[in-house]
Amino acid sequence: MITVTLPDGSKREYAKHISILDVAKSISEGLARNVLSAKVNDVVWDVNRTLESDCNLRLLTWNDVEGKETFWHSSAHLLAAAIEELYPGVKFGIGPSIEAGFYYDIDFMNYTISSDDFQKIEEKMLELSQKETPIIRREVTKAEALAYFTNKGDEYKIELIEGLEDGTISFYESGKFTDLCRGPHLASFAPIKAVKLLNIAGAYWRGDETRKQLTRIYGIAFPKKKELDEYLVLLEEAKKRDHRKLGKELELFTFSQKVGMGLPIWLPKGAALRERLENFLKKVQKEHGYEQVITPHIGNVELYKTSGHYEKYGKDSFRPITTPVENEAFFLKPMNCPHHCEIFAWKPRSYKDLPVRLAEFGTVYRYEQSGELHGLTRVRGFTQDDAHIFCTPDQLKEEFCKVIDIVLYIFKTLNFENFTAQVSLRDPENKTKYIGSDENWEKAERAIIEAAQEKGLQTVTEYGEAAFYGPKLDFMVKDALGRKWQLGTIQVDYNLPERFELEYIGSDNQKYRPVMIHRAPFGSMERFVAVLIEHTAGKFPLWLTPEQYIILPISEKYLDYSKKVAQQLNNYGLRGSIDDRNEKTGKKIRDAELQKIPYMLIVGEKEEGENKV
RNA sequence: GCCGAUGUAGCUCAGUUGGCCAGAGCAGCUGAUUUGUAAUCAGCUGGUCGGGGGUUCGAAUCCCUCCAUCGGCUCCA
Repeated sequence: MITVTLPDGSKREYAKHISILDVAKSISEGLARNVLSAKVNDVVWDVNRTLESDCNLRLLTWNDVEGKETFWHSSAHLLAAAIEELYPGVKFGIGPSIEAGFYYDIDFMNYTISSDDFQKIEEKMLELSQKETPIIRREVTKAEALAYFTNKGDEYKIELIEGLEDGTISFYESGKFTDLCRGPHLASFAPIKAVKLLNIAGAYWRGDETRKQLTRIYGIAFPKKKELDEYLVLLEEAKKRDHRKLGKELELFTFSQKVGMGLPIWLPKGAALRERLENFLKKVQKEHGYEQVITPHIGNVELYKTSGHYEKYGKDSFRPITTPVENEAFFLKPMNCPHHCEIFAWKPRSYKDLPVRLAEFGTVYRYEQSGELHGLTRVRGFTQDDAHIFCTPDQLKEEFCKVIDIVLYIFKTLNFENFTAQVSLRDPENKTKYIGSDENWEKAERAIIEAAQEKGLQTVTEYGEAAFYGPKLDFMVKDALGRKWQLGTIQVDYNLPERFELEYIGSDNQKYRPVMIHRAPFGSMERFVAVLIEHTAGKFPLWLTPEQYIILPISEKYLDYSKKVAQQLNNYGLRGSIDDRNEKTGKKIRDAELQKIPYMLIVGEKEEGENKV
């Protein structure tokens, strides 16, 4: 007998070799119908697996994140099984579950495939699931696994197997389709009752740009048709919040092919919104002891050679601007830090002057690959709400914490609740991508982790996400369609002060090297506004919205009175306009509503008589 | 940059298997109406069908190429 402990602490006795599904049945038939997988001592297992010793058991259903993962992972196999039947001979890469749904990377060989084929594939998937094809786990030896896929001619699976340890390899068989897979999976395809393939894309094998590009098919699946329909409605709703759509409708920004791709053009209303945000941050920063500076839009190539940016990005940048005089080359400013370093170096600094906090809304230009451009979130010209803090090593943690305070204050003011604080560290596998000594990196990483802890931030750690000169604390938010973007960022940097030979004089009259903090609470004005648009669906808070009110005269007779009202409101510093068109009130209201103007002031005979709105 | 899809008026979209001067709604202009809480009526203007090349008696429609946009991948100082 073995003892199974359930999440509520209750213990049940079972004969050895009992399957998890049978345990579920012993609890209730309903649970057995809904169970998708189970957590056995914190590892997710298939429900067909048997229990061999005492354990903690949590049965997972559609309501558990891990249950959904199992469901979607099996959905990916179902997709592969359907595709193998429809397109014999294709080769499979990997097919995991993702946050919402699943994908499978497939080498379609000589077949051409497009979203027109989705319906056919979906139908085949449902056909297979209706057959209730069981999914069977089988542990295999490495030799056996290699033999199977060598025979099948799938070099991708072979490569995967070669990287695996013998004795840890398992196959999952479902009907005619057998896949190399760690699992876990559903007991059969039967619960997958509604599927929708969403899009198709190229994806490099193993994420490596130099390798073959496979075809990735994304999909979503649900246990009930109704849930799929609801999800699709949700997707449609999310698309309505897309900042590119709202930016156009609300006349905030635009792009022009003639100006150039990825170069945003701020229209009057967008510029007004952005200016309010800038003023808001300037005020906060002033209270925190920052000083505004202004630096030029181009910089001598030597500046970036000193900073190390030239070596790292010189080849992947806009080409340098050259002068008629030989040997003079300038870059469009891709970042503000080197300029600010030169401001620090401009005069001798005493420890008494530190921290020096230099802030600038600095417009920078970066060459982004054409396929990467995306609305306002990924552009080639943008304005950072940048600042650099130069401080003593002793001041570092406190300064870092103060920056966290600013970021959190901004997020709170604008009701950004769903953000993730991400500690972005070096890729331990590939240290050559970074500059600076291990010692300094460790100091910087420690400072970030400690400061985040001190502020009680829940953080996730991502390796390989650091900047090339130092680790970062990044504040990530999602857009309407669930794509993650980095907004605020705070970075500790020991490298630039060294490269620029920055110094201050300590109390002992000796020279010391300051530590530098890079920080941008918004990240960039462009990206922040994009996320703000999607977050608010264009209904900005009153203090930010470009147009706070609109006066709607009932007819042209009341235009003079409207102007009087507008004059008064303008005297109070309120922003708005008069809808002086020769239209009916209903029409004017509708248009103001569509423009998401918070206050409509209607004036007619009655109002004019009473001096009201 | 790579894979795939898309590109028709300022905007949103029709345009059957190639075939009469390429259509609609909204926006804009003109006129009528002087309007009371989500679209007043009428008329008019507006497009080298993304650019270029080709096939054809004939191309928005078929082919090639370039550009841009969209969905991903890679990248993101």
